Amino acid sequence: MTHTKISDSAVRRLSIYLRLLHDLSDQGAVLVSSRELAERAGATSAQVRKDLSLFGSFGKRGRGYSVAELAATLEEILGLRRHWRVALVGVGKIGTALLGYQDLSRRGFEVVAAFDTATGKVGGRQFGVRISPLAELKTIVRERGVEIGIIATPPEAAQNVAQRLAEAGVTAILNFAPVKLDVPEEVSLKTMDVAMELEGLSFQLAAGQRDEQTTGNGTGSGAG
Amino acid sequence: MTHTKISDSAVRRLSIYLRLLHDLSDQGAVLVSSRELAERAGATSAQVRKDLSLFGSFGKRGRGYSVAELAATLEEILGLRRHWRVALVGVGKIGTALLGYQDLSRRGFEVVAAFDTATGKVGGRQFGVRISPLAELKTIVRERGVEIGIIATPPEAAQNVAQRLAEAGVTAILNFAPVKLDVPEEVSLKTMDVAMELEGLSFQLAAGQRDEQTTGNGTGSGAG
DNA sequence: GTTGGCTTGTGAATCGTTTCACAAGCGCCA
DNA sequence: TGGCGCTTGTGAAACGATTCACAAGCCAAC
Repeated sequence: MTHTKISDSAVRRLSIYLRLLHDLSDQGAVLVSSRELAERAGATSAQVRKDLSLFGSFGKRGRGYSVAELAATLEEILGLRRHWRVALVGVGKIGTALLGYQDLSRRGFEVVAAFDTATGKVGGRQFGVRISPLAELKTIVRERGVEIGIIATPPEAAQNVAQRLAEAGVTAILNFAPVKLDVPEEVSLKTMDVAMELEGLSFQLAAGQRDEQTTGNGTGSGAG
Repeated sequence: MTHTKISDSAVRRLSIYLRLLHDLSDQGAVLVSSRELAERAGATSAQVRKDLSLFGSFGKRGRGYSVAELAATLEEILGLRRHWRVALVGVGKIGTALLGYQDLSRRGFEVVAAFDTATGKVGGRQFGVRISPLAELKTIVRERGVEIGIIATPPEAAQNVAQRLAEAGVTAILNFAPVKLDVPEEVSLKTMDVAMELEGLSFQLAAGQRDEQTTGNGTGSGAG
C-alpha cells in the first residue's frame, strides 16, 4: 500500500476536508458531494475528487460521499485513529502555550514529556507535564515511546535538539525555531515560522504599495 | 513595477535567503555565490538565481552577489525596510506568547494594539501593550494606522474578527485559528495551524508504518 | 424497466514551477 | 592584451499539480 508520492499540499487539504466533515456531521448531514465540500474548503470539486482518488474511491456516483464513512476513511489515512506521543523541547513562551493547548490532546497528540535546560524550570510542572533536563531526553523519549518531537527552543539550540531527537528514535519533528534544520532522511520535518509568515504578508503589503504608487489605484493584491 | 505574479513559495525562499545573508554578513562574508546560498538554504543554485531574477539582476558574473547589497535588496523587496504596525486579537495562550516574542519587533513588526473580550483581561497590560475591548477595534486600528492583524482567538470568533479587521482597513491577516476564513480580495491572509501540521506529520508516520507492515523493512518516508 | 438528473472517478489538457544547460560577462594573471 | 576559470541570467525542457471534460454509474420517479 505504498502510495507513490502524496504532495504536502494534498495532505493539507485532506486535513481541511476532515474538519469540514466533522462540522457537517455535527450539523446532521449524512451525504456530501465533492462540489459542496469544495465550496467549503475553497477548492474545486475536481480537486476534491482527485485528492480522494489518490487513496481509493469512497463515493457513490449520483449521490456523493457518506459524511461518516469519509471522515473515518480520512482519519485512517491521516493516522488519526490512534494516539501519538509527543515530546516538547523548550518550555519558553511558545512551548508553554503549546502545553496548554488542549486542542492537541483532543486531536490525539499527547505531550508525554517536556524538556528544558533552565534550572529554574526543570523539575517543575506545566499543565500536568513534568519538565525534565535535556540530558535525559534520549532515555525518556525511548522509555515513553515518543513518536513526535516539537522543538520550541531558541534557534541556536534547535539543530542540536533535532539531532538528539532523531538519535532517540523520533521520526517526526515540528520545529518552531526560525532556522533550517538538517535531519536524517527518515525523519519528517515541518517548520512553523511566525516571522517568515509575517514577512510574506509584508511582501504583499509592500507590493500593493508599489502598485499604488505606479498605477494610482488603491486595489491591493489579494492572497486570500 | 507590478510583478506578474510571485509565488508564495518563492517569497518564502527570499525570506530564507535573507536570513542566510544576515548570518553570512555576521561571519564577515562579502561575496556569496548562488551555489553557496543554495547549499545553505537547501535549494539548487538555479532556483536561487531564478528567484532573484524575478526582481532584477543583482549579481556579478564570475563573482557572485555582494552579501550586503543583496541583503538590502531583499529587505526592500520584502518590505522590511520599514516598520509595520500590528494588532493582536485574542490574548490567550498563543496571543500572550506572541506578545512576548521580541523577535517580532526586532524584525520590524510592532504590536501597537491588543484586543480581547474577557473582562478580566481588558484594561490590563501584557508586555507593555494595553488590552482593549473588541468593540474598540475599528477605532483603535484606524487611529493607530494598523496594517497587519493577527487573529489568535477561538475558532468560533475568528471569522467575525477577520471581517472587523478588514472593515477597519487592515489588508494583511495572520490567522492562528484552525478555520478557513473568508476575507475580501484585497486582504492577504496566511493561516498557521499547529494541529494541521501535526496531522501532516501523523500522515507521514502512518504511511511509514503501513510501509513497514507490507514490506517488512524499517525505513520510514522522509520529508525532511 | 426505462428515463432523467446528478455525481463520481479519471484520462487528457493545461498551467505553473523547477531544473537544465549554455551564452554572456567578470576579474585575475601572465 | 589575451586567455582562463568561474558565475550569472535566462530560454528551453522536464516535471508536477490543477483543471477540464466525459463515460460510467447511481437513484428516484413514473
